[in-house]
Amino acid sequence: MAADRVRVRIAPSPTGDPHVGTAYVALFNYAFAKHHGGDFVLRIEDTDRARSSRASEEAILRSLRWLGLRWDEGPDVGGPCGPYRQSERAAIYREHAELLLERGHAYRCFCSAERLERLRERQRAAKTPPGYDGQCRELSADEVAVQLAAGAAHTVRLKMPRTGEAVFDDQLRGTIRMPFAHSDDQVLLKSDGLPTYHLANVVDDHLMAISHVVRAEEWIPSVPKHLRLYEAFGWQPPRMVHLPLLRNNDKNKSKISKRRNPVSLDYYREAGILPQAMLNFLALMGWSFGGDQEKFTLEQMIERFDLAPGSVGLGGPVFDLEKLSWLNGLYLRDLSDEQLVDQLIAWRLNRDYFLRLAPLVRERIRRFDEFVPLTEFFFSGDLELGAVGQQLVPKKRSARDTAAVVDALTDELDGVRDWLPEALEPVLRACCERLQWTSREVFMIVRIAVSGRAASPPLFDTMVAVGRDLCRRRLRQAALWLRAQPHTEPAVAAAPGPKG
RNA sequence: GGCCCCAUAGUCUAGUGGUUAGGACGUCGGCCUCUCACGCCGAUAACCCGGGUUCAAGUCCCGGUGGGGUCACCA
Repeated sequence: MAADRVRVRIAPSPTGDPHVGTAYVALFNYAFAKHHGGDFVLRIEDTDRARSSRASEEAILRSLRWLGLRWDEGPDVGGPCGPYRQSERAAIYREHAELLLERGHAYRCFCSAERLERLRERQRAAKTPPGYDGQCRELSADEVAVQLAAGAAHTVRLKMPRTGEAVFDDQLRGTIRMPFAHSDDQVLLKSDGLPTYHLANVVDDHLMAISHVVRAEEWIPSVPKHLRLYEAFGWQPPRMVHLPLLRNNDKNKSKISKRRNPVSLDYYREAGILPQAMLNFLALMGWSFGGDQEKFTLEQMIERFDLAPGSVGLGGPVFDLEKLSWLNGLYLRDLSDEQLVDQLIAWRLNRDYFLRLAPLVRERIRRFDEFVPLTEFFFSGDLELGAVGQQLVPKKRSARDTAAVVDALTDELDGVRDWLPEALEPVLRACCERLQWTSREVFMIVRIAVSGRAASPPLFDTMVAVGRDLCRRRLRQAALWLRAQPHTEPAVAAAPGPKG
């Protein structure tokens, strides 16, 4: 592999839904690589055993393919630097940790999780900066040998310098310097033998000959640790490029999050956003094509995109659904009638989908002309919660409490991957139990949020047919709606009295 | 709180010392039209504040302020 070849990577962690932020970073990596005739590598960072899942990994791959971003190397297509799934590279990381240990750049830490928790508590109470106190940093060889002989669980920590500063040039931001002392002795190898992000990332980027690390700015604070690692290994660090973070459409423009904004790519696909429109829109986040042109293809973007200093705006761009929809409309209008109809059929207007609705409506319709009104909400996006919205709040409950319950339900539902009636029901019933709200209350809330009506086909079947992503979107919207209501006490809410 | 990043209209952005500060979404108005939408035309609205440097600062420097990120055996 030529030393100056541009090689970039996207390294998603398969711990949830395919995230729009992943697509954003992937797009910029991809466009950069292709502009320079380089390689785009997909690496799965699944070293968190508890949270990673194969289902999530598959969903991420599916979404990236949907967008049309093709990787040259990855877990599914292989490549010269494999394996591309970190869980399959455990031995590599262990060897490298061993190397650091030998060279005295790392040490074994026998502190228990409990001790670390107590330490953090103390630091919080004393208002001193949090971080590992280095208790095991100076253990003698004998002490370590004793612990090891006893088979004590341990981690491997990086020995950070106590003085000096990390200095690096971010390709977009210029020189950034941070005191080493601010970084504590990061765990590199967990007690389960798998690496943390920091070790795996540095080792893989080096072994995979990554030339430019292009990732989100939330990673800037961990650069000193990474630089220290490159130095300890005696490796040349790659060029660093930190992209701005996508933001919510709220007052403070916080980092984009599922509570405030749909973040799953599945949601956008289900909503009928075309992949080209999504890519085009993401490209507009921090970057501009030139001239006054806003609509362009991926190929056109590649031609011009280079990540030169100043070429990407660094203010965190707000992800604006309204503008995305406008742009998508432009793409839809490029379709012929035939193509548009084909797309609609592929979406929901097809036999398979109607077949799922049939059992839900057969007892409820008397004439064909009642079908569309009855099933309208299966084909809609956000619902207008007008008068029915009032019924979201159960008797003797407040809108505010109801909103909190909706949030709790939605957080819980985020974790449900198998979106089936038999999976949904126990989860929601468990929520009732935990929240101490009756199933009657909770089910009605969910029914109204999901269908926009107080009367619907059976709730769980309805939720399944509406779909995982749209259900969760509507629940989030319902919570927002509830919070927008004037604050009233439960007793007052029930009475029609004059407005205060 | 420490450290770091950032800062042009409500939102996405152009702008690289001299511009009536340009475009887009949104909003409002008009045209088109049986209605709506599309399309077209127009309007609304911005350089966070204070110091410097300079003949000249949105643009360069410093300091505030504001926002964000981060401080895990998660990534």
